Amino acid sequence: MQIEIDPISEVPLYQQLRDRVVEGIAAGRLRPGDKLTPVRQLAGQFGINIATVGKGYDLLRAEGLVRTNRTAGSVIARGPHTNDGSAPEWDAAARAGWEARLTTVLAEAVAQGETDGTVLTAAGSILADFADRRSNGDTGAGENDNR
Amino acid sequence: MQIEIDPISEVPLYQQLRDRVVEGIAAGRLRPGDKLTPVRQLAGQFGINIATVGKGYDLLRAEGLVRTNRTAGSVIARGPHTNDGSAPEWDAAARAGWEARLTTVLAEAVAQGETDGTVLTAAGSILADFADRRSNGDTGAGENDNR
Amino acid sequence: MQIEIDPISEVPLYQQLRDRVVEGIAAGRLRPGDKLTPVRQLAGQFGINIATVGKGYDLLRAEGLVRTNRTAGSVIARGPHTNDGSAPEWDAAARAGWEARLTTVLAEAVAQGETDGTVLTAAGSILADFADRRSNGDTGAGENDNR
Amino acid sequence: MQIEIDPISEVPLYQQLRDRVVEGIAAGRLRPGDKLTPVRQLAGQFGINIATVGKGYDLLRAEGLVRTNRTAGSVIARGPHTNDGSAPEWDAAARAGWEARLTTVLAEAVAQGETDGTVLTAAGSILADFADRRSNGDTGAGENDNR
DNA sequence: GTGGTCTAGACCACA
DNA sequence: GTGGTCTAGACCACC
Repeated sequence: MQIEIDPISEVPLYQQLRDRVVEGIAAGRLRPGDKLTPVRQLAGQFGINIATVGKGYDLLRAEGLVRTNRTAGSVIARGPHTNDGSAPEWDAAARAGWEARLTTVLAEAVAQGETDGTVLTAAGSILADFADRRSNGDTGAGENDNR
Repeated sequence: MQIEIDPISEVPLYQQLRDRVVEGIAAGRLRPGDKLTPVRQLAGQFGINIATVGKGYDLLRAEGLVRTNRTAGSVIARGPHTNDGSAPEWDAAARAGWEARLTTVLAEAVAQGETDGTVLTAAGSILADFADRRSNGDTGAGENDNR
Repeated sequence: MQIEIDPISEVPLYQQLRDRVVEGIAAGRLRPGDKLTPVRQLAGQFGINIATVGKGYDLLRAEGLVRTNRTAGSVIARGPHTNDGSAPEWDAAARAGWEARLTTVLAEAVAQGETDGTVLTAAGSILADFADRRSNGDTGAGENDNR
Repeated sequence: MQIEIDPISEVPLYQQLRDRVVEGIAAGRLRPGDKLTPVRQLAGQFGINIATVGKGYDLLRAEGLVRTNRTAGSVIARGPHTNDGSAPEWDAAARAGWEARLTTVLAEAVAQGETDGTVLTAAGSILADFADRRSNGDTGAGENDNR
């Protein structure tokens, strides 16, 4: 999965896991239908507890990004806009929470003296980076680099 | 100060307080030199402990946004870019952390199916809103609330 | 940890704690990756409150010298220059504050009539002492004191 | 006196006052026998309380740097080494306290990754700066700039 | 078992 | 009157 986790970070492990998966989806490395690494395997890979991985997957499930099927395991349920006419599916409450979070993050930079232009450019280039990787079919994995 | 705090939220009270102040600075409701509400008063206002408020102010101080003096209380020390040629003063590490946080937030929306345009527009309008309120000299509502 | 704290001193307990840890890092007694004594244990050891120890650790965290994780505890994150090409990471503002503090300390000795040579020698021998202890792999005294 | 005081700094006003005088002595702007500005005048000049100024002078007196004479006011009692064979007069305890303070300051820089050379150079240039100003007879004041 | 959060309440330093 | 310091003690999150 190409995921990196920092065991010392103050960010909880399960949260880091969730964040990396979300970013993976945005960058197209994980596409709708893709199967997530089974909890046991992932836990072993990172040397963390199964419950911790499970909690990360729980978060993703609660956000509707992942669907768990008893037989097929966990699969990605949503993904970047695909021009197929589909509209975003998250509910208003989730959207509002997201906007509040975005507001806080943007405010931090503005309060520190960054210009609106600089901030907007930063956001734009992050989005462009996601888009690039999506269109390049970047699978992230590839060369047996899963260690 | 017109700040609202949600005692139920899982976000720590002192963190919420810090977030609201940061947003206040970005929106120009709190300008460099302005005095923050005294810890005791704010604690009474929210029905929370003085130490909790103090910890929120601690954070702001660590970020360089606020300066505190036993007698004069806490005052805003930094603010939005003012076209005076001053450059942002936060250091590279803080900047990098901010960008990582922004990346995660943007990824959430993209993963949920929002288009890049929609996301960028959302960011743009938040920034524009800050700018508007700054230029309108928006004091937050009411004028006598600094006592 | 072999740390001593003076409960009578007008220097805040948490500040003393922070100072001793910083000195420990400089002298190589605490190396990047080393685990700090858990807050509760240290509090018991000194007969002070957990929150006080926590505040000391907060300071170190804010300076980037320590990283904290709920499960792993607090670990040293930075250390003396290691000739590995790494540059100091503290920001300009922190550096400037440090230099102002150094200026005041040096001025005290000069004003008291110490010669420049004497003062510089004092500084040099302190630094040499740090270096010696680092290269000697001085663990602080005893080997089993990390429990 | 050319002294600048920051009313918002977390450093107590009386401490700032004391620090600036100590630095003034080190830089030769204030020489043994020079008269310090009377407390009332200085208090008025800075818009601070007389007692605060008094407390700053108390500190200097306790350090033996200033002697107060009921008729002549406060005068500088000590100064930089003058090659007259006089030895530093501060007692061992004060000297030890100073060295402990210096140790902490130096440790901060080393812990942050500065090399011994860089730190020693910083100290050297500060001392050289003091010496320069002393030999240049820099009085600091001069052009009616006492406002 | 680790650290984080929060409370209630006391005392002190600064000005 | 302002904020800083410290205590005692409780509860929670993470793993």
